[in-house]
Amino acid sequence: MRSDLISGKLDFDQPIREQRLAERFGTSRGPVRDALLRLTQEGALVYEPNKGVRVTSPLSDEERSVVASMRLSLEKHCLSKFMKNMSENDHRELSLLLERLISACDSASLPEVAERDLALHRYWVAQASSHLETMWLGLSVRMIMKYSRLAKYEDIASEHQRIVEAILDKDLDKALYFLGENVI
Amino acid sequence: MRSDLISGKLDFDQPIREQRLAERFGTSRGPVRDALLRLTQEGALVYEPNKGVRVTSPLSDEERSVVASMRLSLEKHCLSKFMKNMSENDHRELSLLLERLISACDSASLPEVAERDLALHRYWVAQASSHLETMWLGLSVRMIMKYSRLAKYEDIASEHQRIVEAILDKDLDKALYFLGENVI
DNA sequence: AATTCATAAATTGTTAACAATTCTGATTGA
DNA sequence: TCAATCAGAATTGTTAACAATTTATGAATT
Repeated sequence: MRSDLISGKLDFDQPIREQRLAERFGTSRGPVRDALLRLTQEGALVYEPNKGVRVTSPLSDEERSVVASMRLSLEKHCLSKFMKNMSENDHRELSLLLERLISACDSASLPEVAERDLALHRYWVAQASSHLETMWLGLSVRMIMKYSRLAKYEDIASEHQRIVEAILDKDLDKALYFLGENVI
Repeated sequence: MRSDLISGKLDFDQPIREQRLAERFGTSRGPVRDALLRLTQEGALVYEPNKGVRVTSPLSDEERSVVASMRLSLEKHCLSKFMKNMSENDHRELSLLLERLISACDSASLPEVAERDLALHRYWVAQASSHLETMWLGLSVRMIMKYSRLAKYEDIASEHQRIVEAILDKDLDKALYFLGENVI
């Protein structure tokens, strides 16, 4: 469900029906309500009493720039911390996540690109702090909901390649710089 | 429930039982689960599959400073926007919220102080942007969970009095400055 | 005394039924 | 024609029962 939202499959303000989702995922309305509630709290959906949830309207440019700067400072902090104690395993994981993102860009599949973009960023945030990870999610889900509607796949691939290369080279300054270019 | 959490009534890592809450609030487990899920997504509780939720562990000093700076930049933006088009009614609301906070400080009731502190800040954030309001909640709930364990009531009262006075005087610079002093 | 294992109790997860509310569309009356 | 009204249909809200899982208990074994 979240992947549908961040990839922009659903129109803004479109209402979400619990029963339909329950059938789609082969479960009852209870767990569906749980999921919708989580997405509401993350900001991807909006809830109105007795009317259910609908897809959030996009951020204004003003709001977007505030959120972007918050997300950037959060990610910069996490990336610094992450790079201080990076293991061999982290190397492999990052390479894998990057590879997946690039292949999604190649096949120009928007839902997958959006999802793997998030997954890559999420990795270093999560490694740095689980507390910050949940906050980061709330910021990122909203930003990507608009971004995913006007992105160029080639740019996404090359931007992230630069970032990951710098990380693997343990070049903190360069990594932070490229991250800043990417998180608009 | 949220007020219990932000006021520090519950110990860290303490597990929360759905049945007990259901009885306390005179309802069934369904709505209780909804509420717990929301608080989890806000970051006040931590969920573990098949084990329920427990109170979140406090932020480290490092995490705290990152979150604080994010919250400050968000609140400064909202306060600026709010002050640009403030109505007579906003005047009254702010005065009322401040009055309530001060009286809670006088009676030294920690749960109420924490709740009304948040309510005051929340007012200008909510007036500026409902999108930013939900993000702000997630940041603030966590910060206050630690703050409420070591606060001095007199300071809280006077700090907020200064802020609100500056706002009512339409002195943006002063308001932002005092806000910066308050949101550590 | 410590460990293992089986059993029981407590707790969370899921479901279906029912209640309450909102939405829809036809009917009525001016 | 238009607005108001009223059933019914669709949707969300709540509940209690049951299923699945985890935790606690205590006896048996080493």
